[in-house]
Amino acid sequence: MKRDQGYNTKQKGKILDFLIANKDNHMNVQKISAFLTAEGTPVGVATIYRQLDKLVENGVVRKYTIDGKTGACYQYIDENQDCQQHFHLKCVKCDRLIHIDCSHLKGIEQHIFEHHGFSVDSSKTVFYGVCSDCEGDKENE
Amino acid sequence: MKRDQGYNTKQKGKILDFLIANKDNHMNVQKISAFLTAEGTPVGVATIYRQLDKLVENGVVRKYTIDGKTGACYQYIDENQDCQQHFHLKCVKCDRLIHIDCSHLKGIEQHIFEHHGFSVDSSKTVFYGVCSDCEGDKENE
DNA sequence: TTGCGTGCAAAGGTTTTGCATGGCA
DNA sequence: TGCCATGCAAAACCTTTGCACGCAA
Repeated sequence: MKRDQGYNTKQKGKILDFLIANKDNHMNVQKISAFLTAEGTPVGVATIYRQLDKLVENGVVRKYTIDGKTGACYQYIDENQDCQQHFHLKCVKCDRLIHIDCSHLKGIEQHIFEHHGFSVDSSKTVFYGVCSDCEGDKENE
Repeated sequence: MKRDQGYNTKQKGKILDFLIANKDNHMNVQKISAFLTAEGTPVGVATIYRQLDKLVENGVVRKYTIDGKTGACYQYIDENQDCQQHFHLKCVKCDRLIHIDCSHLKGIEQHIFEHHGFSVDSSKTVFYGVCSDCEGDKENE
């Protein structure tokens, strides 16, 4: 399922490089386009969308939408961080994405599968809520 | 928080009636508009968006986006079903939204809060995966 | 009567698509 | 050489906004 399909083009490499360099943040098409243009190697948005689609399909990047915000976000899936096997928390206030690797939470998948007949894909599942830093912080409502 | 603000107009009533009648499914602006038009009481999309914004703000309906799909979804929050306190499973193959109300899963929120300092909003959190009906079904890849 | 609600159309933003050209293998 | 990838522009969507008019209170 992860066969190395497709040609290796400059554009494809640039897009992936940028996503890897920013793997701790969520990126969108606008940011990718702006960066590549500023770097002197502009890539058409159509190409960016098409490459991102493939990357998502191949499981290389994760695609999601931030609640209330417009436009899709993309993030490189770092295999060293073993993101396939842990969950993510997304703070709706500061937009931070937190990785949690916790044995208790790993039991969730198994519980849902055994008791509810549903195979959870943890790499696609994001918990939305408020992180500790933003918890008492009502100013940024 | 739930003061009855605003006028009671025909349009507002129609929109809410439709959402309540379809509280088990996620609805979008297009579906609301199509239904009201078919019923002989068309409502402008601008009005639908404006009313939905207010309903979301007043905590009457939930707004969310389905992974990969375009456009926002809305769903009436049935207080009797107490959706605030349970989680949702979304099958990525058949698009079914499954409500699960399970004591084991309710412990998740508490665990994440206590051990990871993060307040999960279960009404916004959706588990993505594959439901039992679609499990062995590789044809629809 | 007052001022919010509505409808229409225009505008703004995101994503997709068609087609000719370019470039990897 | 054979295709896939790219760029450009147009198109397709989704959502928001401005403005004049309608209607609830």
